[in-house]
Amino acid sequence: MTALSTTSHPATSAARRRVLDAAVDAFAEKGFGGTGTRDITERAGRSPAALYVHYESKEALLHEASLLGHRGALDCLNRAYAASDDPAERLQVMVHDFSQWHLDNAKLARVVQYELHALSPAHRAEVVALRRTFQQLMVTALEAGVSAGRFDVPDVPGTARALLSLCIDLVRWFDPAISRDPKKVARLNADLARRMVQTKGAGR
Amino acid sequence: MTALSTTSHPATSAARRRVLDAAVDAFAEKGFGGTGTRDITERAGRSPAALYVHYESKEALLHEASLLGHRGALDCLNRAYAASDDPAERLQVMVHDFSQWHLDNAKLARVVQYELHALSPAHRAEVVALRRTFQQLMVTALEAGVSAGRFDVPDVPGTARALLSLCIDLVRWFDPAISRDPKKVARLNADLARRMVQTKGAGR
DNA sequence: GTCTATATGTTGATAGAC
DNA sequence: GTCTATCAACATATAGAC
Repeated sequence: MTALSTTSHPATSAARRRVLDAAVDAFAEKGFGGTGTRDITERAGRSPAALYVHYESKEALLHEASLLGHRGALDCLNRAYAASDDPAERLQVMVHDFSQWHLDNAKLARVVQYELHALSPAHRAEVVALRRTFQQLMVTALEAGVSAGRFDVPDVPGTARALLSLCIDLVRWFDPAISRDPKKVARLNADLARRMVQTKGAGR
Repeated sequence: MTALSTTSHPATSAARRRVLDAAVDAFAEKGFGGTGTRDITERAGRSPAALYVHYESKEALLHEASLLGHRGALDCLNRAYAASDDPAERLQVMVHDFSQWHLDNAKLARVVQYELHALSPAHRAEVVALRRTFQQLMVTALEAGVSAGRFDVPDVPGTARALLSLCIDLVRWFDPAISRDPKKVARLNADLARRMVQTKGAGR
């Protein structure tokens, strides 16, 4: 399985994608600073110079991976948000699908989350801005439930942060080669989300 | 504030501590692979050779930091576990204090959590073994509540994992220089933990 | 677009004076 | 226990042939 299989860019050449894919694997395994450009090109089955045919620098690889990862996760969360008008149902789907996305893209998500420091200041600012939209979307979803009298959430921004934490932190420990039940994990997170907002009158 | 101020080792020399402290700061900021030995010794106000007077290698610094961090966090969780016999009260204290520890030691905890891959196989195995005890302690705390009929927790290991996630993931985004209300965050996590186990008959 | 060969700086770690 | 000086290996990135 390639690291980016579910989030590929159609307009990208196969060789370019292959280098990016190799870079994400290497960064996830050894960190950005611990990965040499030779690690990347060897994994991609190319010479050391091949990297610079497709990318300006090692940092450019991390930049593209970061954009790809954040956009993929954001698309997922947006689709889940639109899946239902019912606040309780919607929150369940959001937490479930966002968890599932992180389980399915654990390597990419790990790089994106833990190697932010290695981006140039401009690229980092770009990614940080993207990140705020996750929090905003979750806040909106919680506020809808509170307004409708369906959720009891005293601290909306804090609870939004906690719900995102629950999903994102999966990539810290989850290993698809070892762990056997990703679907169960996503279901559990959705169930815990329901409890955290104490949905009134919903199915117990 | 030094990165290890709350978890220092009394038998350690001041110079040695100063190097370790500098290393944790640098690792937290730039990653293990992105940090040079000169970054560390410059932060410590020493020459490049000073590192090797006190440590065998750069990896030895990460190893010591990892042990220090895990032991500090485990001590915290153990103390919280022993703080009460009441399952609900105990869980609240555990999540609150464990959250607080991670907020107080965000840099050290980040290094310990995110740079595991840079440890030698033997050192990594040592740390992984230490990690299991956190999960075990949380499982025990949940089982006590379930047995007493105070908690409704269908998936005990999964919920234990989620509770630890909620605390540990704080270090991914928390920045003491920016964020203003660590105490509120710890209180919120404890409150969310209470909701997640749906304590019956406790103060709503 | 791929390669081999290489330029140039930096890396982790050591030697040996004080 | 600290320093200055240094080594050999490695890093990122480029030149130029095919």
